[in-house]
Amino acid sequence: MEYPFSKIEPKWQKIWREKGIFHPEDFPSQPKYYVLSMFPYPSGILHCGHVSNYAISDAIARLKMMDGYAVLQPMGFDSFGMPAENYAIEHNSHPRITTEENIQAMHRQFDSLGFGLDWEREISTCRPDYYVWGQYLFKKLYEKGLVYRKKSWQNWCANCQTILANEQVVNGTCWRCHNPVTQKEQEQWFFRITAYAEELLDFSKVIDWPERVITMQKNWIGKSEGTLIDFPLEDGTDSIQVFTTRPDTVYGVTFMALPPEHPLVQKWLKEEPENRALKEFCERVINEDKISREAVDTIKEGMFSGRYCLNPLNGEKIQIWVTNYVVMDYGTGAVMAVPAHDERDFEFARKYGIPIKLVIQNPERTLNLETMENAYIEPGIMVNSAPFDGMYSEEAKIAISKFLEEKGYGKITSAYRLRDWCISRQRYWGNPIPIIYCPNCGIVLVPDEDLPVLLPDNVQVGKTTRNPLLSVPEWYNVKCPQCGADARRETDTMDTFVDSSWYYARYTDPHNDKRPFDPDKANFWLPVDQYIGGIEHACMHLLYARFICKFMRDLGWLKYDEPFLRLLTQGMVLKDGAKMSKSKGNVVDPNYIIDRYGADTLRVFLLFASPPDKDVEWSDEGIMGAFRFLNRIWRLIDENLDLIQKGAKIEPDYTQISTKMRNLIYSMHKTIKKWREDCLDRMQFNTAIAAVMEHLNNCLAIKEVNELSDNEQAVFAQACIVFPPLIYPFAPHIAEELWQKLGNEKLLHESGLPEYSERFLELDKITYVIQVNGKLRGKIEVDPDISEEELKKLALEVENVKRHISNQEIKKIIVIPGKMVSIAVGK
RNA sequence: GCGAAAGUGGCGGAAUAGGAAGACGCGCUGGACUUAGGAUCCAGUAGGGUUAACCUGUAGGGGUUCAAGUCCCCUCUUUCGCACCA
Repeated sequence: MEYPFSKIEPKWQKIWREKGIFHPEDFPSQPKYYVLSMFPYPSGILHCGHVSNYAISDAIARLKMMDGYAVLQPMGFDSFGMPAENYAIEHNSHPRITTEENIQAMHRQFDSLGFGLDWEREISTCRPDYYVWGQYLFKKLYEKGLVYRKKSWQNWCANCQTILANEQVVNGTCWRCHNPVTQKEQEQWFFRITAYAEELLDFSKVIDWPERVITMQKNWIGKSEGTLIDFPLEDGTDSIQVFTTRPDTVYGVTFMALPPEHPLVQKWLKEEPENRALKEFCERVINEDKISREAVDTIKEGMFSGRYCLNPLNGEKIQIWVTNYVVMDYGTGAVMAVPAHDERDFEFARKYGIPIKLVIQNPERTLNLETMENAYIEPGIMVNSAPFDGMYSEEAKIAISKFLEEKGYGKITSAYRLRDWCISRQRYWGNPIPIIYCPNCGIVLVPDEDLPVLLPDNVQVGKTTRNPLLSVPEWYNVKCPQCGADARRETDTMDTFVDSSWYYARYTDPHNDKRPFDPDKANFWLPVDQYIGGIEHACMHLLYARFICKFMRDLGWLKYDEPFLRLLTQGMVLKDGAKMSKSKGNVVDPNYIIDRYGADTLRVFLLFASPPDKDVEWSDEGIMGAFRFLNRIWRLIDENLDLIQKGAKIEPDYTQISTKMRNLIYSMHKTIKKWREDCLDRMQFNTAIAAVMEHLNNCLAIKEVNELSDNEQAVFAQACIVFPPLIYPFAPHIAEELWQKLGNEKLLHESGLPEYSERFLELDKITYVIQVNGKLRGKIEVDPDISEEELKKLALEVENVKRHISNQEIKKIIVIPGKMVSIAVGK
């Protein structure tokens, strides 16, 4: 007989909803706890990965509720974005309609899974009441000088017809469709995230983030310390500024390497149009796509510009080359090339016969320019560097930098790999950028009273290269808010990562129509105590959200430096070792599992199969195992209901019970202790569930329950009634049902965490393991408060121990209290 | 190439502070019940072994220690991240 999951699951979902237990009031008297899962894109279907994510957060939320916290666990939809647009095209519909339909469908699925979500606070990023505040935020950023417009080459996915941020390019392909990425030049809007680069490197304000994510973000920001140095042009008209991390090698510079995009190169091309060869070279390199140009194995090419600059330290004449291996948007976009001490410069100099000058000598093995096959990039002793000769290069780094600073030729500084965040998207289904272009006034912000800039409905959505909003002149043709002249709206929309960079704050005050949120409410609920989501957002969403949080702090809206105190990156759900995906045809539909075995079974399986931060391998047998487990609990309580209810009313006399029953009560307290450690301290639900299973086995091992004495039945009852609270975080429906059957009127979230008592964890006898030279040779059962001397004596008397000691000398006896006696012997 | 993490039975995994390796679940083997079933219950389940003593076992090799899955060094494999960043 299967337990009636299909009856009880909807029943409890309804009761929870009617009682509103997942909708905390603002400013409650209890301490707050904010649990947040990354909100989903409304595809219309929750997949197993979502279920796994939300099963983890719901377990945490319910645990915290049992522990007396006012828990906020909101949910919403990240509903702007290209997939909605494509979905609508495929289904010959409008994104607004399909998105709302999908949200409704997902609501039903969320409901059938029984997650404790506060739907009163639901947000959807494509609704004007949400995106209006994204536009407002854009304006605030603009006013603070953190938004700018720049013409630049952008990663372009021809399949998705969209610009991609660097973070969205994966191995030269689009992160979503994996088509090759090409280059396209566009005027784009940028958020100046680099203004916060230094602070984003500081993780001291988060409590518990995976080291892996912190490392990824630090690498992504990629700070290097170095020096800016000015090399004046020979003709004195200008100078080239370089950034270098190796100021110790300045005397070894033999050429200057510039990319074709460098402003000086562009200027020279205009000045001497007769230099056809250089012009052609530059055009060819610029038009090459960024990915293959920046790949490490691309062959280095270059051309001498015919011009020279001067080394500020010794006045040496230096050739200026235009090359394909220097990138414009890092450092100053110019490199002082030191072939003797840089692998790339060495390769280039050898290819073009440029001189190589040794300025750092290897202290171990003298370097010889004629026979060198690689650059020497290690530190060493300074040579050919006039006043710095003989110094260690690491010291010379500082000395030369200081010298350059004093002379006004340089400046000690840092460079970051992090680029500013391009937020422009030439797509329809996104938040309109609140900008108007006026022929008289130039760039004009849409006034606050005209917000939101509503996204029009009547667009031609289709796979064109044009931005669909360009098909709506009645929308983009407007009067300038300043001078009234005919003007034009910005037709680009914002990257959807803008929407998700502040949503955690909106949940704290989701219906506010005066401002993004009330700072008092946000400061009460924030920061998010526990955030849960996929590792794939390590360098995108999580970095952007930290940036915007710091910005909102600087505006005075928030008083926190970090949005997410603890981060859990949950593993993926795999099938046959691969991520579930439609294209692989290995998708398991959660609805099918819910219909056949119930939501509790699915949740228990996903939580039991592996720790929350590791991948879960799907297993049909594993589902059966979880289902059996819940059925066994059901039977234990249901079949002994009268006995347990009767027994629960008696205070047992623990001195009058058999060893078997004493062991059962020990099992119960030990289980609660382990469960509390696993759930509350470690968040390792797989082992917590294993502990509950173990206790269940111990309870089911008591046969002929009806023949026990009244006193022992009371003990048995105690051991059984802990199951509902123990499984509540993982399988809340069956837990509530059994709890009610046992005669409890309160719901489980208000019944407190199960408690244990150390008194029952004390045993009459302890087993000591005896090792001889590290090998297990015997066991003894002794009184817990036995003296060490007595214990050693008993250990040495064990027959098997004696045999292994034989005639050898006892060198040492180590006693680990409560565990073992280790005897070291030898000749 | 650089950086990080991981490698434990047939499988998922456990061992939390260096102290009995393999908890718990799945699968499998045998049995009970039986209207033969994807139900339930009982027993067994790392490998070897004369079946009990013992030996061997946490990717491989070395080391520290009374004691190593755990700490140190080297090698291999896998996964992930970055990749001409000056």
